[in-house]
Order: sequence, then structure tokens, then C-alpha cells
Amino acid sequence: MAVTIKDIAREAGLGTSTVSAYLNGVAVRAKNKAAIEAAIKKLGYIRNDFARGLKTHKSKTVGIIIPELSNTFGTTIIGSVEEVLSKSGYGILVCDYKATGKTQAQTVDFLLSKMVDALVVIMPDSADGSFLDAAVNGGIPVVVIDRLINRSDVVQIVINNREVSYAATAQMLEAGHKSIGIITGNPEIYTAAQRLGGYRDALVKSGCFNEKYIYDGGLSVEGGYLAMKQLLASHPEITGLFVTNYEMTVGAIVALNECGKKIGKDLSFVGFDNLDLSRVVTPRLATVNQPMESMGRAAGEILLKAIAEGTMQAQTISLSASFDEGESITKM
Amino acid sequence: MAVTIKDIAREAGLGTSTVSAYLNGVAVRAKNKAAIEAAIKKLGYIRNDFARGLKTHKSKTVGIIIPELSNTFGTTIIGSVEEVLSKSGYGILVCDYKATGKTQAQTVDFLLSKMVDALVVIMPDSADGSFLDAAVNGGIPVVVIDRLINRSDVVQIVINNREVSYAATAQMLEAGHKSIGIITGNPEIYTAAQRLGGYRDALVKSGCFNEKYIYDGGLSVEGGYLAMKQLLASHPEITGLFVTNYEMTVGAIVALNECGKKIGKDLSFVGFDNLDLSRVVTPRLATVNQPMESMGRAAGEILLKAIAEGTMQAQTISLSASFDEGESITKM
DNA sequence: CTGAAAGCGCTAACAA
DNA sequence: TTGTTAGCGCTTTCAG
Repeated sequence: MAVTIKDIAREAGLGTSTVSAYLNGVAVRAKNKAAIEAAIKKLGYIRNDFARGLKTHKSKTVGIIIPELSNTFGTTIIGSVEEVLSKSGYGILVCDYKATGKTQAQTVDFLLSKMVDALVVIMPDSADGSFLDAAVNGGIPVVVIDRLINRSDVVQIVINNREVSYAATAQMLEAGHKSIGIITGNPEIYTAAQRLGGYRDALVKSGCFNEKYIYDGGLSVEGGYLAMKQLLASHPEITGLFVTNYEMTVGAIVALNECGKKIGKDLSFVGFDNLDLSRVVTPRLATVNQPMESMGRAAGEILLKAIAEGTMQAQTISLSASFDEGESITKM
Repeated sequence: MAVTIKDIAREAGLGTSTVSAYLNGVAVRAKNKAAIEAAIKKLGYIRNDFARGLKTHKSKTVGIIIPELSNTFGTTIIGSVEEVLSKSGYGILVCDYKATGKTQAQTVDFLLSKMVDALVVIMPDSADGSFLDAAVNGGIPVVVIDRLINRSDVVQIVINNREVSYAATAQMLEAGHKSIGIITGNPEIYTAAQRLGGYRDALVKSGCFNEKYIYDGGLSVEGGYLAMKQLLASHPEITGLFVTNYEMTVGAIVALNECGKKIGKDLSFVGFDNLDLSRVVTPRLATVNQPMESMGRAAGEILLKAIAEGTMQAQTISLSASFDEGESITKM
């Protein structure tokens, strides 16, 4: 069928192991090297990684699991993971499971049968980490990003959600706002709970906390939009708002525009993640910004090291998000 | 090492071929089926796709080549390709080559050695399609998306760039604008040339064409930003603007905001791709919208069919982009 | 319907 | 250094 190492060996008048050695960077006599290179070019040889992987039990690919590819935070992370890995010759096998109705566990099995050397899980479904059993039992290093799960045998990378949310909320309090709302996600989700926690801490401390000002935006553009509309209708006294992810921030702003509310003027606003959006809105949005590139790069480097050393130090890494004041918080 | 089909066979007291048959959906005696399933569960068997692929010459993965993962158009396409493919049990191997300094040809080789069953190329570098030689010679079906290349043996999916750009420009002409600028990319790039062409056609036809009103925004946010600033400085007489991709649209709007120019009021504006952005800008942006989901889905379906049939009908498919009037074009 | 056995293309001893 | 050879785990004839 395809041209194999055997064909090259015959063409070059050598044994297969010599060709294999050359292919793997082992020293080969100069004239043989030339002969092999000529044969490879002539026959158009391309290595079969399946045969190699079958032998070596290494695939030089890492699996990436993400709920959906439409999430900008997620794709940004994937990009920086890939950048690090590809420099070492690794490829990434990306699986989104939401749109396909698969579970995380099924996705892990799928990736495992593709012999991935490591796994990156972005935004795991829940704190229950049992879906990673097969991977961990198989000795595959795993890095989880964005949300903590109950496992002490993987590396987890998160941000200081609570602190930065506290800081964002405090900023509005300092500007004199007393009625501050939040649009967040289901509190069973780690990040949503943490971000709500920081918001709550700040408000409770200053005696301004009001349970009624908490809205669930389902982490989606649509949910953020709806939550914003509801908030405007039921609590017009609110003068400050904290929205805790990018998609909901987009939705909330659409709703504000539709209702003719001016950001900064009618409502002080803190959004999440300074992606395309906040660069475009007037006035410039105050935002909490996650260090996505660092998160992805860290994941890639940790995995590369783990693969090379055959072992990985389980740990939880908390990176710091930054707060950009923008111009959307007005003094009362 | 790992648990193999042999272990299952022994555990179930059967031959390996029986287990293999079961695994591949071939009928097996009920009691044997039960025994196999029990053994699989007990031993935690996961199929080794390398061994299978080595035998079958199929990997059930398709390679995706894209310049960079930070491009929203690209990741949206990837998402819908993946959605279609994963429903048939295929995985995607994603390679971005810009950030890693690789060439497209190297990326093709990399993917080929990973035994991908098909290839999707999003936004190829140039019209020179020779980088696909190895893939096509290897009999692998290829779909190219967004930009045409010089090859008659692959499927190419593009949009009606010229027509829709003509329509967008005509819309501003009809509103009474005479001085209409464009921010576009290097005309050596297929889409940039086509979009500029549509713009030019419309303006030439109405006698309003001015070479000086053409700005190169390098297809990037930064480039769009800079081009917008230059345009405002050198040609304040311009009252209408067409920006020909998403990133440059973002950049241009940032620049307008910074300069205190009101969209619609000070400058009529047509952007590209109604992603998060245009939903958020006030007034609602007029945009040319590419059918990204359809493009990705078409690519996935064509490839699935090509793999199943072992042959693919080369063709160029032109899908229609739509034009959304928005509220950013004002009558003069 | 089931079992034995021959490879798929490659790597890694081992011997030369 | 280089050639020979034995598998890696699976599918797939071919008998039974």
C-alpha cells in the first residue's frame, strides 16, 4: 500500500533498522544518510505513526476536552496549549462533547483509545472527577483548567476568582454604589460560586448585600440578555452591576442597548474578560481579565514535562486575574 | 502492559477473533456476548486504535489546518465541522501553523503521519495548492474553506464575496453616500480581492470610485484600528465605510470610539460577520454575514461521504452570505 | 458462530 | 554502525 520503511531500506540498499535509526535522529554513516534521504524523497515516504505508536506506546498527541468550541475563553486556552505543544512536535485532538450529546467519560474513553499521551480538560462539567478514572488509572497525566474537581492526582489550574470578584465589587462600593447586582451562573459550578462569593463578601462587609440582586444568566449570551432585562424591570434601583463571564457580558450589553440605558451613566458596569467586546464598547468597560494565555501555556508546559519525566506532581495552581477599571464605573 | 483483546478473550474463554467481532458489532452468541462484556468491564479494556488503524488504514480522525486559533471565523468553522464528524465517531486533529513557524506543507506531512482519513484546510496561505500534493497523492479527500486555491482535485467551499460586497456597497450608495471608503486586506488574498472587487464594481458603476479610499487593514484588529485612524485623518470627507472582515471591524470601531465619532451619525458603516460584536454596538451594525455553520457542516458531510465511498467529486461550492441592514447606514 | 494464525509498519534488542 | 528478527494489539482470512 503506502511506502514503508522497508521500501526505503531496499531502495537505499540497507536494513530497516538503519533507516529507523536515521529517522529517529541516531547517527548513520554519511553516505547511507544521503542514500536514505534520496530514497525518502524519491518514494515520498511518510512515517506511519500508528505502527510507531503501537510499538512505543506514545502518540505524540494530547487530547483536549471542552464542552463546546463556541466558548471564546475555551478556544483561547486551546490556542495557547497548542502553541506550546506543537513546538515539541505534539498535536492536539480536540473533543467538544456538548453538541454531540456525549458525556465527559465517553470522551475520555474515545481519546484514550486514540492513545493520547496526556489530557487537558477545560471547564469540567462538575466537581465529580470520576470521569477521569480511566485516564489516571492508565497513567496519563491530566491537567484540569478553570474549575476544580475532587481529585488529588491531577494538576488543576484556576484563577483567584473570589479575590478578583471581591476587588471588582469593592471598586463599585468605593464609587459610592449601594445597590449592586450580579449576573452569574449556577452556583454548583465552581467559578460561578467563587465569583458570587467574592461579590457577596464585599457587599456583606459593607452591609449592602441583597439576595434579590442575584441573577442567574446561565453563563450564556441569551441568559445574560434575559437576566439583564429582568433586572431592569424588577430592580430599577440598582446602580451597579457585575457580570461574571464573557458571554453573559455580551448579552447584558445587548439588553442595555435595547433598553436605551447608557453604561456608566445609567448603570455602572463590570464585565468579564477583555476580549473583542470590551475594546469596542463605549465607554471602555471595566473588566476582570483572566490570564488565558498563561493558563494554556502552563498546562502545555506541565504536560510536556510530565510526559518527559514519566511522572507528574499533582497540584493546584491559582493564577491571578487582573482588574481593569475602564470607564464604566461612575462615582455616585 | 495495557489490557488487550487477548486478555478479554482469555477471561471470557474465547478466541480473539470472537472478541474482535463483538467489538465491531458482528453478531456473537448471547452468552459469549455477556462473557465478553463482563470481561471488558472487569479488566477495564479500552481499544487500541493504533493497532486497529495499522491494520485497517483508517484512523477515524480528520486533520484540520488553520493559520491561527485566535481567528473567530476559523474556530466557528472548526466547531461545526467537529459537530458533524463526531456524530459519526470521528475526532479532529487541529493544527495551527502560524504561531509555530511551520509551513502548511509541514503541517500536512505531520497530519498525514498521524494517518488522518481526511483534511480540512481553513484559509489557505496562498492560491498555490502544491502544499496539498502529499495528501492528494495519498488519496486523502481534502476540503478547502474560505479561499480558492489552484487545484481541481479537491472540494473548495467559499462564499459569494463579490456579490455580497457589491450589495453592501450599493446599500450605502442608495442611501446617498458618494465618498465611501473600504478597509480590506492584501489583494493577493482571495477573499480580500473579491470583496474589494465587489466594492469597486459598485462604485465604478456609479462613478464614485476613488483609489485613495482603499485602506489595507491587514485583516487584523490592530490593522483595522490603524487604517481607521489614517482614514479619519486623511479623508474626513468620507461618509460611508465598508470593512471586510471581523477583526478589522472590531479595530475600526475601537478607533471610531476613541475619536468620538458616532457610527451612523458621523459615518455610515458596514462591518463583516455578526459575531458577539455587532450584537453589542449601538446602533446595531449593518453587516455581511458568512454562513459559517453551513460551511463547516458542508465540509464535514462531504468528507464523511468521501471516506465512506472511497472517492470524492471535486467541486467548488459557493454559499451565499447574507446582508443585514442594521441601523448604521444613514440617509444623506 | 468460533478459533488459529498471518500480517499491518515500526522499534528495539541482539548479533555481526 | 548496521542487519536480522521478534513482537506491539488488532483485524481478517480460512477452517472447523
